[in-house]
Amino acid sequence: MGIGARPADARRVTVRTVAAAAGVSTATVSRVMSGVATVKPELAQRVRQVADELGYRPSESARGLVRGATRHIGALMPDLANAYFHDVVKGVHHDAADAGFRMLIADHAGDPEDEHATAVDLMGHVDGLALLSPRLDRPALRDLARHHTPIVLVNRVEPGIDLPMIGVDSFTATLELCGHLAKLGHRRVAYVSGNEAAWQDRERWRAVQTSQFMGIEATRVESDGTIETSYAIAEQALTDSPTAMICFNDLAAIGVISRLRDLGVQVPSDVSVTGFDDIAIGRHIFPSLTTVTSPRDELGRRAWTLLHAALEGRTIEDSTLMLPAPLVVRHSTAAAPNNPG
Amino acid sequence: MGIGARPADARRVTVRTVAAAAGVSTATVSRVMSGVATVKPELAQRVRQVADELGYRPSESARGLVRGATRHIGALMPDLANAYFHDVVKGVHHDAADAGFRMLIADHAGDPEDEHATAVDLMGHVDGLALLSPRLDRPALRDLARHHTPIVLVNRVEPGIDLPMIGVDSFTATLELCGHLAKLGHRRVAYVSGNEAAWQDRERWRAVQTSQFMGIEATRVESDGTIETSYAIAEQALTDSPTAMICFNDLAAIGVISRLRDLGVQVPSDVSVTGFDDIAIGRHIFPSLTTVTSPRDELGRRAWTLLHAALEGRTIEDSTLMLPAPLVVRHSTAAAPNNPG
DNA sequence: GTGAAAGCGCTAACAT
DNA sequence: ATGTTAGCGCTTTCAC
Repeated sequence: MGIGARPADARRVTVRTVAAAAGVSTATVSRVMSGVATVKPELAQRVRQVADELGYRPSESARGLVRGATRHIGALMPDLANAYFHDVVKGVHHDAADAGFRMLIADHAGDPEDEHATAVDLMGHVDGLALLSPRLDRPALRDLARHHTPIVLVNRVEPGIDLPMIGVDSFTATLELCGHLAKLGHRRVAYVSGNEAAWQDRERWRAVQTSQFMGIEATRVESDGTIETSYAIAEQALTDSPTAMICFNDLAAIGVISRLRDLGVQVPSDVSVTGFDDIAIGRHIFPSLTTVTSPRDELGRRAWTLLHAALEGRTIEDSTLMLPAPLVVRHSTAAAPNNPG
Repeated sequence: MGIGARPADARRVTVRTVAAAAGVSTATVSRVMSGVATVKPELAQRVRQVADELGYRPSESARGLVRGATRHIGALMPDLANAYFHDVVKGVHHDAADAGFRMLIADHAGDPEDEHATAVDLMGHVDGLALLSPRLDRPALRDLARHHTPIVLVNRVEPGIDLPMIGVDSFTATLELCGHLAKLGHRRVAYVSGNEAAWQDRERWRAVQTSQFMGIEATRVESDGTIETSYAIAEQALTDSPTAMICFNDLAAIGVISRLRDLGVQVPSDVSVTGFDDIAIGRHIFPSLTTVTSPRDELGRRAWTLLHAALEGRTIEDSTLMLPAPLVVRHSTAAAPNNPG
């Protein structure tokens, strides 16, 4: 059904093809394509037209080879299904694009084993890498740091790893969240966890435990930061009759709230529920989510600043950044119900 | 604070470096790195060790240049913030990985102008491209089809374009959705649109209009398939007192429901609301969403089948696929309220 | 302002 | 089984 579909020309169109067709040298074609100014405008014009007619596209592989750089950065995403990461990546992307870098996003298809291999592979294709993977362990991180490709660790601060890194201060934010709950009279809470290998999870759980000084007693319930798993374990989290459930992130909170609704438990009058991240949907669900706002855009931008510096061989004074994350109280938290005992 | 951070060696480590260090030829190193069997195991072992010690990584640019192929496919995403697309891309990714292809995901940072340029650029880096962009116009598509890189159009069926393509049968599904609404007694409905340039939007709106034969009168309200815009225009959609709102997708439905809640309008008793796509969150919000299930995973897998065939120069009989999308009734739709007039 | 020519790092004949 | 060598397509001195 193709209309005038010419079979693709057998030979690839290269600089030489264009040069021959335009009656100039390959050097001139290269200069025109790269936008170097030292070509007479009318000649440049003609070359451009010939190139267009021939459908010429410079080979990125050849360019990358001769320049020793691809002008590409990579982003390794842990989970394409979590809106949180898009927002961070968008921040990186935006500023990187302004600096003339394209961004390659790689997802490791959910296979954690694959994460390290994917990172190494990706490094071969880019000039620098933003690592958003919270679960890579420290030896893997060390190995990655040995390579020559600049890397910045995003959304995670791991002392003792020789990499620029930037994260959100989950610990302080979670403590603030606990304070909010304590003030509302909550004493028994359940922590619906993220993946236990994730730095963010360790920080948040540590803060929840620390909140004992506020009178909060916490039980940890294993989940993984997804809606479905959190939905599945929400009932189990009810075991010790908590009056509040602190969820690792907003997705987990949504799963928990959904399950509580199915169970006939009222949120927030029976049980308060909190999230973390403040994804866009959080203010639109019912009840709207009390959560912590991660400055995702700034996270992304600052990550790019770090990466860009590394790309240019500049050394940055303080290459470990920790961003504050403010609490946002909405309607999924309320005063603890009176003890029915 | 770096522990034993060696400055990166001044010279790049290449095949030659490794060959010299291991006392073999570059060809042998190449064979070992590519896993070609014709090397004596013990020699291969030694080469591998030397390569490891030197931190050698073959240059992907050089490989790509000499092989004329990168073993990479690209996916151009319209919107990193829409969960729908991840699921499709995951389907592609999974099967492509099995076939030894890595996937590069590019997002055009929300700039529609940029979409075409991004596609062209991406084509330079990959052997084949999955185009998930619903908004590229036909001339742009034609231009893309002229290039030598195989492309498959995903989530969209555009007759007259000489490209393999695969989409979901929005028209039939939407008609079914209208039938469901008509049976519930709805007559006046508002269609909360997606981006008007999107194929899916045209199909769905066409079906809504067609449903006139069922007695449904529809008004179109412009939105763009995002939560925020749909939230913003939801009140305006109430103008003609519809008893149901058919939203372009689930995200739009979530925005609309949120606004109606703020307005004190009950869903579904006052107004029924429907979505489209059946994203994971839809069953967990309140009320749970009546929607249409797009077979995203199958969409992705079939897209890969098409692309893989094109990559190998095989011609596929029927390269225009249209997948059925079943209706799933949940709790955001109910009988139309009795006419209060 | 333009051309000639030397590689960038790798793989794939072709030799041995 | 391993080595030699000729490019892949491009950019970039260096001449002119």
